[in-house]
This record gives sequence, C-alpha cells and structure tokens, in this order.
Amino acid sequence: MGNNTSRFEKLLVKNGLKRTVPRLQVLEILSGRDSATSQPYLEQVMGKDADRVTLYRVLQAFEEKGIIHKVLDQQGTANYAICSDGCSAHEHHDEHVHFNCDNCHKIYCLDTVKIPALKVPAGFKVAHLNLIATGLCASCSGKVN
Amino acid sequence: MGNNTSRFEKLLVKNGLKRTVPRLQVLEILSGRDSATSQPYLEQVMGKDADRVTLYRVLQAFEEKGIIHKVLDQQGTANYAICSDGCSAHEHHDEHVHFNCDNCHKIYCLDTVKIPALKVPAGFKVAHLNLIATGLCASCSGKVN
DNA sequence: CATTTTAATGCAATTATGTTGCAAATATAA
DNA sequence: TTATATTTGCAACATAATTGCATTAAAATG
Repeated sequence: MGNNTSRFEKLLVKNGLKRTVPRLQVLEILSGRDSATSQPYLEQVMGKDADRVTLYRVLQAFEEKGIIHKVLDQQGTANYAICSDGCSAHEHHDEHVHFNCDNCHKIYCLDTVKIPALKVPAGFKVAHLNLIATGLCASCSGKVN
Repeated sequence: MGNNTSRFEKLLVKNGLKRTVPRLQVLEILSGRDSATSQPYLEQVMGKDADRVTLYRVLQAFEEKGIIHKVLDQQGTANYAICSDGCSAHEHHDEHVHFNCDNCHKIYCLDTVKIPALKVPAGFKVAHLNLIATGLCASCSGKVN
C-alpha cells in the first residue's frame, strides 16, 4: 500500500462507497499505470485476492460514480482508466482521444487532444463523441518500422 | 428474395465466394436496413434458417473481403454494415463517423462526415481513426425531449 | 465499546458468447 | 454427370458475464 491510500479512501467515501480491500486494490493498480487497463489484465493481477465477480462489481460501481471511465479497444475488450478530477457520477468528461497502440496494445488517454467539432446531417443531435486512434505510440514508433 | 438477388450473387462471385443461401440472406437483411445491424439481431432474424456458427463465419468472410465492415457499439457488441463500393479486401474505407442513437440504438454510418485531422503528441503515429458519436438520430430527435 | 444496520464480498449455478473439428451437404468446375 | 472444393450444421468445448444468496466486513448508532 503506497501513500496514495488515504487519498483513495477519501475518494471512496466522497462517492458513498465503503472503503474495502478490493476497491483500494483496483485504484492502486489503475493509478500505477500510464495507460488504460484491460479487465482481463486486472483479473490476472488481482489473482486470487479477489473474486472475478467482485472485480466486475467494483468496476461497475466506479464507472457509475465517475471514478473511472471505460474505453473499448478494437477487439471490444473493456479497458479502464481513472478519470480526471472533473468527472462525477452526474457528468463524465472523458471526451478526449484514446490512442490504441498496434504494437504494445496499450491504450493512452490523450487528455490534451480535444476532439474537433463535427458537422452532422440535419436532425442529428450529438451528445457525446468517442474517438479512438490506432497506430504506434511514442515508445513503440521508434522501435518498430 | 427481392430483385437484389442477382446483384448480390455477382458481389459474392466477384469476391471468390460461393453463392449460398445463408450468405444471400445476410446481404438481403443488411441491405434492407438504414443502419448497422448487430450480430444478435441478425442471429434472431435468421432464426433457425442458419446455424449460429455459420453466421459467424459468413460475417467473418464478408469482413475479410471488404463486403461489410464492423462497428462496435458502446457496449462492445459487433454491428455490421455493407461497405460502400470503394471497399475491398485490400483496402477498407470505413473511416467515416458512426452515429449511435441513444434512443433507438441504431448505428448510422455517416459516410458524408469526414473525421477531422488530429494533432497528437510528439512521437505518436496515427494509422487509423475511429469516431463514434452518440446522441439522437434524425428520426428520434423529434420524438423524445 | 458493543450492537445494530447496511453494504460488499465470495461462492455456486446459470446464461450468454465465441471457437474448433469434422462429417454431410451444396455449389462450381471439369 | 462426375469430380473437386467449399460451405454448412452439429456437437463439443472454451471463455466471458450475470444472478441469487449466505457470509463477512464496514459504518452508524446508542
């Protein structure tokens, strides 16, 4: 347990969630990574520490409260990343670009890149935008090709 | 069978695929819809006419040949739409925007809307872009809200 | 601090989803 | 019409996700 613990505990309490071991574990793992983390990876890392079902429910609860957000990769697998501070259950601000590296398969949240405005046909009302770019990330583009 | 049949038969032959009942059925269903069609929906409509496995394989073959393209919706479910004429096995041109209606859950391929160019951080190399907009489609935006 | 209340976990069972191998059937070529 | 190659459908298997419920743990209460 790092010194993040109390920060995470506050985060849980603030969202009306009890401060439990599996929840803190998930926050710990997600915060220690520079890219979104897949459900299968989380499952593997948690190992026998937590039941698969518990993990599903933890992730679902976090997503509902706006603590994490879900990105689907090209295969449709769910990946999770901790939301920036502006997020809440009421309003998600995850409309940044996600970058899916074809080589290392990490998913980066490019918080700094804004999705450009979009012209849609008459009648359509856009509520949210979800842009996934694929290609090579900064650390892979040097190595391969 | 509508009068599309011969057109679809040509399409199959052109792609080196045999002209079979389940394949023509899938093309018939997809072409009769104005939005992308989910795998579960196709399964339901085909009913006992075709085996689940056959459907998987038909869709896979079509995708490989560039006859249809796959879009994942927000739940990660696969949806399929017939490609515009420019597509082939060698080169897919499905980089248009997909619109996911929050009300009727249809997925529209907005062929006319181009994805704007994107500035990504140094080192990142973008190969493909995949933009999904959610909101209300033209026919729903009048009805609700 | 002991006790009550409420929420969360873990297990078992179930359901849904996707894959593989192979024999039978069907489409095309010869 | 026959031969060849592809495609289908079945069965079995594998994987992923969901539900109900008893047990456990956390916060609230007196």
